[in-house]
Amino acid sequence: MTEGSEGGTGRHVVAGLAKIGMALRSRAWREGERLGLTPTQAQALGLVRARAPRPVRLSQVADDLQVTQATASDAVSALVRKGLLSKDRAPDDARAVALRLTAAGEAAADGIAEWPDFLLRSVDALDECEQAAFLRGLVKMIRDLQVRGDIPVARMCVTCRFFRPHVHDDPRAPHHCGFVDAPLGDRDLRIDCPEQEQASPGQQEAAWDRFVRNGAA
Amino acid sequence: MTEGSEGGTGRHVVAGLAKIGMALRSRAWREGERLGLTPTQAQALGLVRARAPRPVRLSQVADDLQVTQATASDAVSALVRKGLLSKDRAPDDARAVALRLTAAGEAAADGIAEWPDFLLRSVDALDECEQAAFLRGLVKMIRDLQVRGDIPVARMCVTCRFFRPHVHDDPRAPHHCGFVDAPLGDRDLRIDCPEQEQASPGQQEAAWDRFVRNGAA
DNA sequence: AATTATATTTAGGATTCCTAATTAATAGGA
DNA sequence: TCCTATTAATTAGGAATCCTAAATATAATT
Repeated sequence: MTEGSEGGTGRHVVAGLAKIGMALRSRAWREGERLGLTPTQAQALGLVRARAPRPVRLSQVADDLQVTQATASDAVSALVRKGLLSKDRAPDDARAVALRLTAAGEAAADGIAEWPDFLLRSVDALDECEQAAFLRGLVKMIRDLQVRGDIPVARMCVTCRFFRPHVHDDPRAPHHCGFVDAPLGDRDLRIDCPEQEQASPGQQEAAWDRFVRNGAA
Repeated sequence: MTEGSEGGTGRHVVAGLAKIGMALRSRAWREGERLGLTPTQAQALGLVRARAPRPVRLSQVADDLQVTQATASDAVSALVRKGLLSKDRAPDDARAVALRLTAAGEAAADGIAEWPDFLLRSVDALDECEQAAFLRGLVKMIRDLQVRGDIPVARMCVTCRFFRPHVHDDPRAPHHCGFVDAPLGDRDLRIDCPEQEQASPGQQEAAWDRFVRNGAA
């Protein structure tokens, strides 16, 4: 029985994720027109905003968007041409650039934040408990992807040096974030936290073990 | 407390889904090179195979891939040029085309089936129970997207005229598929079933109510 | 000082993706 | 039957995506 549906479930999940991915992409194309931005440009802009006020380098854009540096360079050039990003030399490395939002870029970035709202509405079709379970599943998958090297960065709580899993008794918020110094529940786990700082591999491993083992309950 | 993290969870989920979507897309580009296919072409080819032996129309490709007919036409033309698809007039409608796999197309389609394996491996990082919950969440979200009109087709069990939710006592397989005439569990719910036939809106609504209400347990 | 590595850009080319206009065939109504 | 939508697909035109490969400049290493 355990084997009867084996593989099937996983394939259905992959099919579903692919479908949502397509919806996100096609939506990004259609909505982008409103602001005169293409999906890649919008993502690049969003990334610079997420990392603000620290300037961003081109290679960070390429890594985060999972495209080559050539593609990232194209998108960033377009954004500079449109006056949404400024591109200076990085102060600490004359080879690198320092990307920052212009005033117009900040305004545009506010507009694009609303894009995935159509998906957010559908996430709300899940009740609180289901959302937490779903997020936990996502976190596990994305961490696994990162460990395998199939995904580059991923600024997640579970790989952050500030994350301390299962240190509180409250089952709704058993973890702790040392950065904001506050309890954290499964439903609060972040996947792209601006404050995240990668923990050492050893720390990561230890925290992950504690997170997964204790989480069965 | 319930409100303290409200909205946050949904945003984290969207961020995670977007990250996986990007990984799927970038992987498709890199792997596609091996067979000389781009992501859109590969998806189109996969769609034709999934629907085989019935021929596929261009508008089906466009709907399923969520691109315009112009884009779909480009991709299909490329596949025909590469000898992977045949394009005839549809017998029942002289305006439409009938797309079929060639022998070479079948071979190529087998190759692309392996692509999302990197993601499938990471889905396996979830235990059986988590996978089922995750799939259930996906099904709910995708159905909601479909109801809202944010996603076009979606050949899901939960909107199929053969689907009868909660008719068995076995908690591991409470549903029933009238097409294969077999019990079905949450972990078996399909998102892209070749045999799916859309139920009437009334039937869909009734089945969905029964599916969701009884599912809390 | 010479070498190697890193950060970015440019060149070239196939594809994606859109809108808008065209062609052809079907469907419905007068 | 004829006329008018509607529908299926293609084409044209143009900006953007995305790749590889090669070039440029700076940093780090030896």
